[in-house]
Amino acid sequence: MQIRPTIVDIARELNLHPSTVSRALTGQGRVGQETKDLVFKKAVELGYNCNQVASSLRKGITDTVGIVVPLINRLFFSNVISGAESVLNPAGYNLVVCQTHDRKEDETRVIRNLLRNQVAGMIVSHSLETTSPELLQRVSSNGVVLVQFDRAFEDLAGACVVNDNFAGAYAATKHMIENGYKRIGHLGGEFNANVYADRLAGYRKALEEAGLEFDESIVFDHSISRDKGFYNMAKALEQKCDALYCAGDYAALGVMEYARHNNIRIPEDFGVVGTANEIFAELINPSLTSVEQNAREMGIQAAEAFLAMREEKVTTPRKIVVPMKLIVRGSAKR
Amino acid sequence: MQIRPTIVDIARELNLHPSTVSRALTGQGRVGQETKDLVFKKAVELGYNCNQVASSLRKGITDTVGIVVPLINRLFFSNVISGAESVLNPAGYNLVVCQTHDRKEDETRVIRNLLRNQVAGMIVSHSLETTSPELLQRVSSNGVVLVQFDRAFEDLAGACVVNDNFAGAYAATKHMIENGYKRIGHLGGEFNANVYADRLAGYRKALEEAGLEFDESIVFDHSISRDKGFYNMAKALEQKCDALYCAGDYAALGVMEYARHNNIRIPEDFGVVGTANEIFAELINPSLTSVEQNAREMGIQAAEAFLAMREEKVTTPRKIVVPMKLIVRGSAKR
DNA sequence: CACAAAAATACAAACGTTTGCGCAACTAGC
DNA sequence: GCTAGTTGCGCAAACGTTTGTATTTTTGTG
Repeated sequence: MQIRPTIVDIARELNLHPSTVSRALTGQGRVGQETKDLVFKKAVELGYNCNQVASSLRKGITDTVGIVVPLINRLFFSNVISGAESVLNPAGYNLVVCQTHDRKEDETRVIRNLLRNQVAGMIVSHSLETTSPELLQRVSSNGVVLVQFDRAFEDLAGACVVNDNFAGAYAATKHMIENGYKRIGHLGGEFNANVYADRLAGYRKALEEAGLEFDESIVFDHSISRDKGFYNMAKALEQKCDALYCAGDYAALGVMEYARHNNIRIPEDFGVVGTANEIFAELINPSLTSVEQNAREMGIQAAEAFLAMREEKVTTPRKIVVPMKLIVRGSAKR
Repeated sequence: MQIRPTIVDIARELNLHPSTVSRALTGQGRVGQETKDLVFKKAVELGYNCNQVASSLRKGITDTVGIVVPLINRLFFSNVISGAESVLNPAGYNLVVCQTHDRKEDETRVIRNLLRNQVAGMIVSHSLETTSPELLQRVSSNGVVLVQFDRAFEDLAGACVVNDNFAGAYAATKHMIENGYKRIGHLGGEFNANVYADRLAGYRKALEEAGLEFDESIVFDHSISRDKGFYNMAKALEQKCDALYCAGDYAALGVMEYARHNNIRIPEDFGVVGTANEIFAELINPSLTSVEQNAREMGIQAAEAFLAMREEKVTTPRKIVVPMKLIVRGSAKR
């Protein structure tokens, strides 16, 4: 564990002042070409590596942005993270990831922590337990640029990147209608979250446009897990449904499992469309028609929104909508 | 964007010296109980939040650890990250994630960057392009604790957390032998990586123990993608194989697809076992027998190894082996 | 060659904490 | 009531950079 050389070490060896070395290294300010060369040469000779912590303290801002998600290892979120990382890292920013496990308590803890660390920005999808934008408001009022994605309080300062959940659900439902399904139910998430509310609205719009009845008794909330899909499929059948739009692929999976167990043929007897286009969607039998989220793109957009706000120093709220795409496969085609 | 209060603001308002406030807040050193209370009260009153950057500069070390993986959104890695985060964050550490896209160039960049940021430690699975431990050596020689996982140079300082790939492949191969398959091929990765070398060795051991021939002509390297699985399945059939052990589930998927296209029945005519136990393994038909990696556990172990080394300040190399488990399903059962 | 303008470099303060040291005040032991 | 130990707190330096200003050196012009 050797001691790391600093800017003053370089300065001493070259009989220069630390400030000159700093300017040479960063390219800010006027420094003669030859001394610049000398400094660079000496820097590699000593194996100099800038101390970002000192730099950040002086500059009052770090080069890191925090990304806050419910669960890192959910494909959707890891795709977002990956997308964000791929633009932020080359731009010189570090990404620190935090998971909230969908708990408000954890969310509070990690956001506080990020603020303590003077992050330049945060990209967050808030926990399901979070129903008020209070804490997030403090983020931007602290001068930290805020980008929300997926789950978002849209009237907050800063950018927000969301899927066009309305259009996605609309397309999915319309697809089922066009394939002759007559009584289409809905397996949704928590309807007070923007994401699921929008999907419900899109579903409803498609029904109404086609002159089909919107019936609350075949709309199920908190139903995006595999178990709930299985369970609510039974309920939907009792209500004479012949199709289900699911706000999540795992619910659709549960639906299909129930169908198999009960010799209900998909898509002949019953149609199902999921959301998220999880990896397994194309691999199961029949393959699952699903609405793709394009998570990676959301991560990229969120990162670019951060960069833009950072440069322009604007915090005027803006909303970026990334389109969803219906991937038609076999589960609702007849 | 209001100005954030500092320790000196608190000190000024209470007619104390900043050092006293610092000691009160951190609990280090002797401070009277009443002043301690006063300080805390004033801290919340002003909305004080410690500036970690300044603290880190003074202490010469940060509370962040870097995690370096090839791709964030590969399930295995995102599970590791999630596991690591779940122990590191409550312990007061931040996790900054970096992906290398399996490129040496990116790896060099991100590691340099982490060093610049004075991280307390790194948890890394090196890129496939990295064949020498040179750069990683610099990490520990810089006093940064190093934990490698999965892909690892085992003779380096610090800890390393690996799967028992040998035992996993051994169990998988044995399972196929016990189910009556006679000529079992191997679809592996890059055999100069420890992971794939160990899997090959385990496979070989099982064969030899059973008195079966180890035949190089049915061992394929660089073959863990879906495409390669599909492609090499044809080759394996030419070589009269009746089973394949695949070092990755996606290769196994390719194998099964080729089988379906050519009316080869699995498991009756041909057996296949994968590795990783990806989500789709239980969902496809027939379901895929696979060797589970327990990625989350690896992340947890890696994080705990970091914490241990940090506390004890020991760098004596140690190796933590996390077991793999054969998940028996339908693809090699007869 | 004198003088102004421009270029190169030096100086010093600052960012917000932490920490070794020292000094006063208090407590306890005899 | 004197010494020794303890407690509470202030002082100042330090961590390594950055940056506004000042100073020196160089260059250019008439």
